[in-house]
Amino acid sequence: MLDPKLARAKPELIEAALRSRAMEGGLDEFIRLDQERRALQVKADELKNMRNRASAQIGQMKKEGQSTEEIQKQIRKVGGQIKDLDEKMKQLDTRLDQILLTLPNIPHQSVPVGEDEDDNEEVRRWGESREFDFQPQPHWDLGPALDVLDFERAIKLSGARFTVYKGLGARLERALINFMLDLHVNKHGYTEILPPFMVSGNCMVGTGQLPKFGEDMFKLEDRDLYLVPTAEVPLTNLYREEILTVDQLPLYLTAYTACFRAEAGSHGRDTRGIIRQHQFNKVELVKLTTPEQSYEELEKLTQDAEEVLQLLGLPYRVVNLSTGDLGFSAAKTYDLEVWLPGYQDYKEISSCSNCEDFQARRANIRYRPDAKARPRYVHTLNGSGIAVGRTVAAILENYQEADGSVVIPEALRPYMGGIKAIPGADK
RNA sequence: GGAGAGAUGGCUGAGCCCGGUUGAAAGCGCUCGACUCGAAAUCGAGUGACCCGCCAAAAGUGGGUCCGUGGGUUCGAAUCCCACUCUCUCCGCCA
Repeated sequence: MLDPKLARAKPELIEAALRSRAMEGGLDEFIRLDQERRALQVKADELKNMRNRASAQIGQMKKEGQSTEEIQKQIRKVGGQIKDLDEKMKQLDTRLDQILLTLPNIPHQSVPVGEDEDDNEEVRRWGESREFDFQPQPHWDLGPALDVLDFERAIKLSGARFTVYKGLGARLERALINFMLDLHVNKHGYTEILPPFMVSGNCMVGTGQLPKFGEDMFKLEDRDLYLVPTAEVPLTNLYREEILTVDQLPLYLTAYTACFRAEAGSHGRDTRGIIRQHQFNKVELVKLTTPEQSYEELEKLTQDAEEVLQLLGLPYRVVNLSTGDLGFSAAKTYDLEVWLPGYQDYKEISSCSNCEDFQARRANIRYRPDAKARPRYVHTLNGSGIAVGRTVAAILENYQEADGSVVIPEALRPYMGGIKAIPGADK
């Protein structure tokens, strides 16, 4: 949520930001209604003050045994006026909230201005894409051939965009989760959390999924519960409605969760393989920081995610998303894109964002700079550390051999019971 | 699913029957000060959030709102009435 005071004071600044995100203005209404509301409040507050004083007086008079009929009759009328004003204000508040909750975050200055992903800016590359002396297979061919992914039977269970992992495939997925969590906990200092996979609508508003993107999520019937689309939601909302002390910051949190996405509007994209699923596994990184350190922390968080790919020996590049490609809640986002030989392209495998105070304002997460100071909003950051399913795809494709087998990256072997490779079908 | 109890400030917890300086006792915590070589203990003072107005602004100051949420009664509600949500205990069921 944007700062209403900023919207009031510098609407042109926000208008410009919205335009850069291909969102046409719409702040005029906000300014107008906001002004109207404040005028009403001034009036209502005056009347309430009048009533409060009269009530105190009545209390006093009754104590002294005086008659209060006269004054009560007068003040009764004021009560009616107050009620009308409060009613009008409430209507305006509803509309103002609605406007504010549907406006995206303002991009940071360092974000390239652009229309879409074509305007994203490559920041750096790591690793060499491997030269194959045979035709590398895409993972949707490799997986079934190795008998580690079963797409056809998954359809029987749940329909399209679901996968069954089998044998060493299931083991690989589980190994990756443990490998990533251990890295972030032991080396990077994150606290491991295992949160609920379903959360309330309030949480979804807090991190920005609602009210705008309800279509993208799975909701339980007759209940105010949603399947988490990412662990960012429960992790960030852990401290909802709290005032933290400054020595609690920065908070580093990591969690494995399954992630559930309806993928509304993505028909026909990545229909093959495990790249785009209704359910996938992810290890997520979340930080709560002071505004002063948040951008430094974004760099570190991104590196924490990168290290997963480095240790697994998977080539990738880091991309600074342009204003047109930025997510709703983010002020700045680095995408990590892994090289997929089957695709002959880089594919997003992690997305690391600084949301600044956008989510903190929605979720009301604050901290006290010191014991006497007023509370301020924290900055929230999140990043995939990293998407597990896509990592499996990347390993299968990057580590495939001519004989159809797939080598297990060195760093992962302790998590695979020492297994060095997934044997090919002919073995 | 059945029966009961509850939701109050950073925390614990009074107030609710009998509506009136109760933003809310008390304790803890926290901040500042005294004591001390220093610390602990002790003593003293202070200690909420949010909104709006004035002020260029921080400070300050004036007003308003807030005792789970939303309504109602009343001149006036933490306190009375209604609805909802959540939590806890016991029983049942269950990985």
